[in-house]
Order: sequence, then C-alpha cells, then structure tokens
Amino acid sequence: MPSNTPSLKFAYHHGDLPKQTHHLALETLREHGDAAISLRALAKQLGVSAPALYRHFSDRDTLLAELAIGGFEALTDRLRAVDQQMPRKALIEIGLVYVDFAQEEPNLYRLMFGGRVLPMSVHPRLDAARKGAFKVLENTVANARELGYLKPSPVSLITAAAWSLVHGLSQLTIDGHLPGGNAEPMLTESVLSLLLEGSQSDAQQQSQQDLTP
Amino acid sequence: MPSNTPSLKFAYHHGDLPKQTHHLALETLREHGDAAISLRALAKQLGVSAPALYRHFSDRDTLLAELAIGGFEALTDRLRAVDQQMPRKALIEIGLVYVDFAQEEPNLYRLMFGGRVLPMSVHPRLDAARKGAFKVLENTVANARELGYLKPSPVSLITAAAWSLVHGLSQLTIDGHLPGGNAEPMLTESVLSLLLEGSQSDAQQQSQQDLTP
DNA sequence: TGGCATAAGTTAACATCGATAACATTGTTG
DNA sequence: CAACAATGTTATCGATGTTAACTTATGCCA
Repeated sequence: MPSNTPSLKFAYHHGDLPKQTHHLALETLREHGDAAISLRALAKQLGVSAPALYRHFSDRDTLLAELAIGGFEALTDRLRAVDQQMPRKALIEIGLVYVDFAQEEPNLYRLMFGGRVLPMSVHPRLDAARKGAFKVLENTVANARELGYLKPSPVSLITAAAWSLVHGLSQLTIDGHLPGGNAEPMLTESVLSLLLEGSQSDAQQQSQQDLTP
Repeated sequence: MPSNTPSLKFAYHHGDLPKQTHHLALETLREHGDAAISLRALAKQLGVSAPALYRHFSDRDTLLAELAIGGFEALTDRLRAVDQQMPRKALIEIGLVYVDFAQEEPNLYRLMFGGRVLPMSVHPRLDAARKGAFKVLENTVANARELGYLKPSPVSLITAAAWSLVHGLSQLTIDGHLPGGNAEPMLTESVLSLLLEGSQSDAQQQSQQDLTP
C-alpha cells in the first residue's frame, strides 16, 4: 500500500542506526545518567523497533561500554593538548583539565569510572582507551622527573598519587561530597600544589632533610 | 486447614523482616554488587511476598540508602579507632584504614560513593552519616596542624586534598585501574607520604623557600 | 540482468522487575 | 471483647532486556 515517494527513504534500513543510537544514548547519559538509558526508549525515539538495536549492539552493557570508550578518548584528547614545556605548569594544567572534564561531563565520568560496565579485563577496547588516558598523565610525570623537577621516586608511584588525587577530587566534587560546595575554582590548583610542595610544615621538611644531608 | 502447631510461628508476621531484609540485602550487595539487589528476589529468599517489603522500605532506593548509611557508620567507627597521638602516624593510619575498608568492601564502597543513590541533599540521614566520616578525617588534620606538623594552609584545603587522595586511590585500586595490580601493600603509605613531603625535588623545594626567607 | 545470500529491519513472546491497589490476618489495646 | 493498627497476601500494571521467527531491502555474482 505505501510504496511510493521513491526519493524518500521511509522505512526498513534506517540509514546509520549505529551512529544515531550512540549519539542519542550519549545525550541521554549526559542529561539523565546511565540508569536512564533504556534500549526500548532509545528505539522508540529513533522510530525503530527495539530488537533492531541488537543488530548493532550485542548487549546493553556493550552500548554503555562504547560510551565509556568515547569518554576516555575525549579525555585523552584534552590531556594531550596540554603544553608540556614547563614541568610544574604542565602538571597543574593536566590536573585542571582532568577535573574540568569530570565537572563538565559528570554522568559520563561516572560511567567511565563507576565500575558499572563489564570489568575492564574482559573488554579490551575499553581497557585500551583507559590506558591511553593514563599514559598521557604518566608521560607528563616522567618528563617532569627527567627534567629534575620531581624527586627520584618511581614514576609509577608519583603517577599513581597524581591520578588518585585528581580522580578523587573529581569524584568528590561532582557528587557534592566536599563541604563548601564545588564552586571554588582555585581548589583544584591548591590541592595539586600540596601534592607538589607537600603539606608538612617547613620545620618538618627541614628536619627530614637533615637526616640525609 | 493449617492452623495447628501453636508453638511454631509459621506465617504472617515474619518476626523482624526489616532487619533480615537489610542483612540479606547487604550480603547480596557484598557478593554481587548493588545491581543484583532485587526486592522480589530478596522477598523470595526470605519466604515472603514482594509487597511485604514495602511495609518497611518505601522504596528500593531507600533500602540502598540504608545500606550506604550502614557503610558510612562502619567506616566512621574504624576511622575513630585510629590513635591520634602522633600526627604523622595518625594521618598515615587514617589513610590506610580508609583504603583498607574500600578494598575489603568494594561493592559497599561503590554504593556509598557511586552517586547512584538519591542525591545526598534529599536524604538527611545519609548526608549526616557521610559527614560523620568526613569529620574524623578533618579532626585528624586539624589536630596535626595545631601541633605544628602541617603547614598553616586552611584545614579545609588539606582535608580536601587528603580525602581526595585516599578516595581516588580506593576507587582506582578496587576497579583495577592502577597498573601493576593493587597488590602492593606499601602503595597507600608511599602515596600518602608524597602528599606530606611533596613530590618536588629538593632543589625545587629549596628555591621555593628562598622566595620567602 | 536475474537470482539469491545476507544485512537490517519487523512482530510476538518470555521472564524479570518496581510499584500499587485491594484484601486478609495477626496482635494489641481501650 | 471489639475495634484498630500493623503486617502480611494475591492480583495487577507498565516497563525493561532479550530471544525467536519472520520479512524486506541491498548488493553481489553467475
């Protein structure tokens, strides 16, 4: 019965369902969190039946994993754009970019690190994307250390500390766990400075140096 | 038909459904994560019909919130047990206890901080429990600062840094995000030392002190 | 060009879940 | 002892993930 309008594609073979599904799912995630992502609802909004999505995503978890992968890639891109000339400035800037990303995309960030998606070990692409972001941070630390800006502690240790700090700060601020609100723009920079310069009093630093003169 | 066996309670009025529900839900959370908690499944295991649970928990989210509250209280208890005599030792120990808790109860920890339950602002008891744990950490920092062990930076700033560090370290280790595995027992202590003593090289520390002699 | 394999949709159906309404039973208490 | 509140029950609704079986469009190859 409805077989005319030849120039207009009207039904079957939607075009690029995968891309549009990904896009709409990402938007839903951004605005309402991952719990609000329903394959049926997505399908309805895309004007398609629910099982159609299973042609392109074997699983709901797989779709979420792809969103997380995109998140890691976006984060990696932003981190890579940081200027690496001056060690201290680079380290601070990396941290700022990281926390900014989490605050701009809280729901995406939670999906990336919430431990909700399939364990990393079983999803190679997701694991690779995560490692890519980590590498940028690690390279920044390694570079700063080679330039003599950092102590000769193992790079892995300093990197773990730096990542823990920015990740913890991100999580706590986007969930409102820090008192005084997360409105303080200088908080991130101040916290990072503490990791660089230490939080001990000068007297303590002094007496500690005296041990190995 | 079945109206005998008077000494044995057999049906209606289960006894203490709330407590047993809480207990079973906690066990399920521990072993399989919060996503595995289903009110219907809990009811079946408790030998009771599903709507019965709604007499005691207005909502699934409410049950999860109670589990999170219990988690914060348990964490607070552990943190309070830390000896506060020597500032440095206390700070390190607080961090170790914190990370240990997260590693022992990863699923509970994720529920507490995953941003999955109702926003803190709308659940007063949950918010209070969280603040209780935070207070212990803050007091430890304040005490160490008053004893002259820490720099005169604002207590809120140092506390935010310390909490971010241990929280980030917890999250990253329980999700396996740190390379080399989370098997290193000294990692937490080393990372905390970095925050206390700084990660800058001695030369940098020196030149920075020279600015304000 | 005709035919056919395959990719990409469809409807139908199943199991599970959270949640509510209406009803039944128990225990307590004035 | 009778009324009432507390605490269960069954029946039911709407939504979800997922699979099975079927249908249609697309593209490739003899």
